[in-house]
Amino acid sequence: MPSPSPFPSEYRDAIARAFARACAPALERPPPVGKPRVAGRGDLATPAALMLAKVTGENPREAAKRLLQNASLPDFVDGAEVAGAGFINIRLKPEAKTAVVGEILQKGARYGSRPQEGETVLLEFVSANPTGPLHIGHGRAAAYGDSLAKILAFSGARVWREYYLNDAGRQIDILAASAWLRPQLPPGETLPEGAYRGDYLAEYFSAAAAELPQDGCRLSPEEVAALLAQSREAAKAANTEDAAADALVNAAKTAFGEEAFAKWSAKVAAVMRDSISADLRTMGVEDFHRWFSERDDLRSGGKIPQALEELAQKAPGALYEKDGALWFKSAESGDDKDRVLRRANGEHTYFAADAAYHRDKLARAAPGGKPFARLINVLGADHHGYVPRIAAVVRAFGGAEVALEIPLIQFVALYEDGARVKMSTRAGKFASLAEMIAAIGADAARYFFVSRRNDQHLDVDMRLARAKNKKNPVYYIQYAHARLCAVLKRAQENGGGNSGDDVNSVNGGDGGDGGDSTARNMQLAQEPAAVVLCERLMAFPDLIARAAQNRAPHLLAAYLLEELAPAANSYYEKTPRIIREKNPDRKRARLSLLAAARAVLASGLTLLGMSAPQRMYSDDADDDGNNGGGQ
RNA sequence: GCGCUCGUAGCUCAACGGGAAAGAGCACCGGUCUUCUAAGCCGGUGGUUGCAGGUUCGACUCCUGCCGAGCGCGCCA
Repeated sequence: MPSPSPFPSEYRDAIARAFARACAPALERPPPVGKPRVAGRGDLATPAALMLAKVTGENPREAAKRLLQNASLPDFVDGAEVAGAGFINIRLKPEAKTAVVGEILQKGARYGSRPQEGETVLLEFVSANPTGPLHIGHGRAAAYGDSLAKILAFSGARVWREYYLNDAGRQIDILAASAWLRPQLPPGETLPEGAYRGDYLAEYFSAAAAELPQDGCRLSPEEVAALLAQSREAAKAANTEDAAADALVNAAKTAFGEEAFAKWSAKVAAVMRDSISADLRTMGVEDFHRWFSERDDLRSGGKIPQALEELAQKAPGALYEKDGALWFKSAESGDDKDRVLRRANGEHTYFAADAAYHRDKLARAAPGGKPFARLINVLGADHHGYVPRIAAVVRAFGGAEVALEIPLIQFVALYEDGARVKMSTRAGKFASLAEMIAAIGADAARYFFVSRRNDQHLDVDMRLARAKNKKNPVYYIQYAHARLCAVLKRAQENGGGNSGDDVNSVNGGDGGDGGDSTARNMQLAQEPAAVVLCERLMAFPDLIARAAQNRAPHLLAAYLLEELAPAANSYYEKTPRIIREKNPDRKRARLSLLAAARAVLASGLTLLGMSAPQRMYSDDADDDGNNGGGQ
């Protein structure tokens, strides 16, 4: 009895199993089955014989020949040959490849996905301090984290998305004092170095500041002048900008009263948080399951001292006192040096708060009841020095069985006409994420942010990002999707009679036997370009698995740009007048292929957080003007 | 100085626990619309994987040294 033919996405496993049986019991795990490196040498390839030869010590080519004789390969295999040092190349029957169309139409948006039965993951990303607008580096982290979350979930993980908000502490107090004082400055005057001085202060906090009571919270011009002078003197005396900021904070606390200032400080942090959230929404980043607040979730419950106590308990010897401060022995775990948790003045450090935060992560129940199996913290590459101490503290809390990963996001540089766009946080001038999105659009920002490996520097060509031609990857991919939509839409409109039914069934996704009958029909659409397109569609599930496994959304970006979109465009170009095709079965087969390609393009774009437009243009003809175009 | 990340075509980048003759896109050259989106498609030119060793049947991939780049090295956050 021939077993039912598997879906094309299961071919690799079926072949791997066949070779594993033929190798048994020599190999510990099934041999990998992948794409041949060299084009034109078959559809799939495996180094099974090389692996076997390593164990048995025989000649790899001999082993390969023996394997081919012993292995009973599945029905969909057309043939297999030994090549090179002992690789086995496998050819598939064309109809086995075009069968992927039926699988895609049956599974719809689920094609390439796995059921939500995988491990639980707490994915923390962005976590920018709420002291100013997001800049482009945060944007890259957001795009990476959001796409990674989608890809992991698509491949079966249960992902919890979280933002750690440092909405309390000295920096927030400085921001609160700055936001309070700024509207009271005489014209031409600025806040001292060390305070927050960006123009966004006026923009973000004027509404909040207007609600402050007039008395007490307002200084006279003389008082303002005196405070500024005092602050600058303090900085000079102590030889650090920090002193200037502290002077402002103290003045604010006096003017407000401790309690009222704490409220104001919380208000300022909340305003910044809302602004960050809005920026992220603009870029299509899904909201976080939780904004973990240092103020509300750690400090107010006394969680930080609790964490230090538990640390002392669980990892005796890992804490010690020196010079009046409390230290954590991270140097023993690969850190450069030991780190201070509680300063001599009694205040805890940022690291202590982070330790408490990770203690909370470890103690929490993931969806399903058990603790999270994996913690992923997406960090800016400038924080790489922070990795060892976090890993050490997670281990000290007993999180040894929890996998901690910290992907680093390298810097982004913007280029406009070949010139680097200046970005300086120093002077309060930002290359802000909002500005970038306004300039090139959310889709382009999302694409470019994940177009390179996260740990590589990224250059974004702003002019290219705006271009409306195939040089712009964003445009090119979306264009492929839009033109397929146009054809399918036209087919539906022109259809009438039975061809209308064809299109409906094509567009309908899974219904009844959809897959099987489509698969049979596909025999009528096996032109080379169609087969190539089907090969690319078949690669999608493996690609997603690899992107998830390697935490590498860029692989999906590259797949869409270099494999799927070109194949879809190419098939479209080489198969003219699909709508007028006389043979209804052939027409239906071709439209099915277009619908399958459209579905996978849409899936890919969605996983990258990009839109999949139905149409790209109508009447606006512009060419990014090379001659004349004003300005 | 120490640590982390990295060095691949003229440019921007890929290469799945080591696997065949290292792949794309851009740039450059040449074709292609009485046809559903030509804002597209088809064809062509390009390499000592920074340098020198080592491990291996096999190295862009692992190890060592050197050269070069970025980032980090507070009782800051």
